[in-house]
Amino acid sequence: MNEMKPRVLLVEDDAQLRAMLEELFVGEGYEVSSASDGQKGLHLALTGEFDVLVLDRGLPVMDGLNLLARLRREGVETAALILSALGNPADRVEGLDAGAEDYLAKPFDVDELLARLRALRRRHIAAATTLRITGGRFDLESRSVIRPDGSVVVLSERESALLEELARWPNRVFGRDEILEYVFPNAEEAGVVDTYVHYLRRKLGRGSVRTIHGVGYRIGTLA
Amino acid sequence: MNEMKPRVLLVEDDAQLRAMLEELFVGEGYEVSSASDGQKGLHLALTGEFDVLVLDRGLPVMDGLNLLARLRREGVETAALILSALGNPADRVEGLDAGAEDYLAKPFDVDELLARLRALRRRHIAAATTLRITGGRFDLESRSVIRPDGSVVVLSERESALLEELARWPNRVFGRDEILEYVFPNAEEAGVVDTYVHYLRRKLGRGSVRTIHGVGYRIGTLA
DNA sequence: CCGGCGGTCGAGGAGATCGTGACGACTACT
DNA sequence: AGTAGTCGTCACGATCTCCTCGACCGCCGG
Repeated sequence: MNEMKPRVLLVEDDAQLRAMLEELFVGEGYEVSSASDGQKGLHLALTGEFDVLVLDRGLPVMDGLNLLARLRREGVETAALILSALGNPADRVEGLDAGAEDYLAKPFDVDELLARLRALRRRHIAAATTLRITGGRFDLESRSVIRPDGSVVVLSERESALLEELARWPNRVFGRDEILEYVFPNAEEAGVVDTYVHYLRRKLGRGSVRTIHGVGYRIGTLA
Repeated sequence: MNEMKPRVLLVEDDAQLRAMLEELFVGEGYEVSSASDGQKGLHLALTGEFDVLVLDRGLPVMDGLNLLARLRREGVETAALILSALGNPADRVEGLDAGAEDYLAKPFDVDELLARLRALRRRHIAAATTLRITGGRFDLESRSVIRPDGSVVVLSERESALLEELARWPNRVFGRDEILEYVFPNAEEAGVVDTYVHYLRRKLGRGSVRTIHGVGYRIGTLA
């Protein structure tokens, strides 16, 4: 059996709780790395590859929210769950705003924690029906982009397919061949890709799709 | 174009639906194998090589979840999508826990199914190569440097090649001849190196590349 | 203070790549 | 059929990249 174990990074300052969670995760088949403060956690998160992060909110040196915000700014997109003694709605929003995918208040039920971790590991894989893109949301069902100001742009089928392709992996660069294969399976010339990028830009603004000269196209998540 | 068609394994007991999906997949350019029950599906999945699996949840002999769990235990890591009449959250979690990458409730939109299959296939190919440099990350694939503040700088092909050369061995000093040989094989004058160092400094900041007078250039790891 | 040797920087041209509008074919709905 | 919307091809102009060249600048030893 050479299957890869899911890797979790645990950052928790309470030694007792940390040991308990490590044991719990290992028992569930995770490969666990752990750190006792934000600084060490940051270093581990930047140097290693993890499937999911479990961060305590209150940490020495650098708290969990700060740590997560730093990671997100560095482009780390690993799903993260925040553990916190603070559980009211405002605190939750703060956590999610910092870039967390889930937020669990202490004391928590270990089974619930494990269930949420499983869900997290899958969530970014399961296809969403609405994607976040630069300057709005993209609703696949209605093939329309809703801008912050409320205006709506409806895309044609191919336009939508192209945007979906790009939006499912923000910041990833797609080569023309790659796009051609998935979005324009019936096209003969790669020129279609340029044309449809042009259509998207006309409808969504010049900055919506960025060109990487000699490589391909990509879209970002940030404005 | 002699490219290999993507192969999909379809396990569905409803003959009518199976025929419809087969036709749909073939129309999208997939090579389709199909089975009508879990037993046959398991055999096919174990003996063949597929890019993606589409499994009905309710199957005769061995249901889709069971089938998938068996496959995962056998070390088969092919991306799988579960089709099911059951669509509530608990059912979804069950499906994802069984090792599915995605879960779609019947009745489903065929375009959505196709889109999710494309997304699944791609996820399998992902590989981000990124180097850590002074003041940011350098993503080889997109040839772009992401700074801590979130700003992105896109490099040209040669700029990227030069930065990669320097970044692969941080703190090592590279002579012009050395750089010329590896980065500018077509150049005739050594002056190109200086020019491109200049380009890099203009895009990444004056401190990004340091000069060792009379010897060459280097970059560091720390800010 | 002053040559001289790198090193820095900008200009520019050839060639590659990309943007864009126009056009014909196809489809769907009337 | 008729119309509108969409799809895919194409060609030319705009832009970017790569590399050369030459002028300027700054760090050195006299």
